[in-house]
This record gives sequence, C-alpha cells and structure tokens, in this order.
Amino acid sequence: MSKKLYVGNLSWSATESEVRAAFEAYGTVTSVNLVEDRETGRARGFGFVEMDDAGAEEAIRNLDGRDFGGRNLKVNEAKPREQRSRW
DNA sequence: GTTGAGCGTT
Repeated sequence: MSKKLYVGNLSWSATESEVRAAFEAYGTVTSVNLVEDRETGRARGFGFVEMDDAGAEEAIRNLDGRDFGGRNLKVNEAKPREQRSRW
C-alpha cells in the first residue's frame, strides 16, 4: 500500500532526486513529482511524493518542519486530486 | 540572475 504526500516550502533549486533521497530514508518511495509553474516552467517550490503507508507517516513526522535545502520542509498528506484517466 | 503561499501534469 502507498500514500501520497504533499511537500512544500522547497527550495527553488531542490530536485526530485534530493527529495526522493530524503524520503527514502524513511520508506520506499514509489514516485516523486515536483510541481513547476505550467506557464513559466519555473519551480513552484512544492511537490508530491508517493511512498509506502508506514514510510509516509514516518516521513511526515521526521521531515515535516525539518531543515531541507536551507528551509523548513513541509510534509503533509496530500489531498486526492482527480483521476488522471477515464475508467 | 527576480519570487515564497500553497495541493500538480500528462
């Protein structure tokens, strides 16, 4: 089972690899998705991480509020967005 | 060469 996480307050220079590495320290990361501004293509400073259920909670309690890239990382359970495809 | 609250795109 996996859970989706919202990751905010990221540095604009933060990469998926760094975020993935940080979360893999607490569980198995299924996917990492940093969101960029669709209009400008620049990083918005937040993203989403999908990982195993237990690891997700551990990551929240270990990475939320922690220093990451020189800033206080924000980690929370992400809101379900929309189905990305028809069924 | 910039910016800083907030929950994304095929």
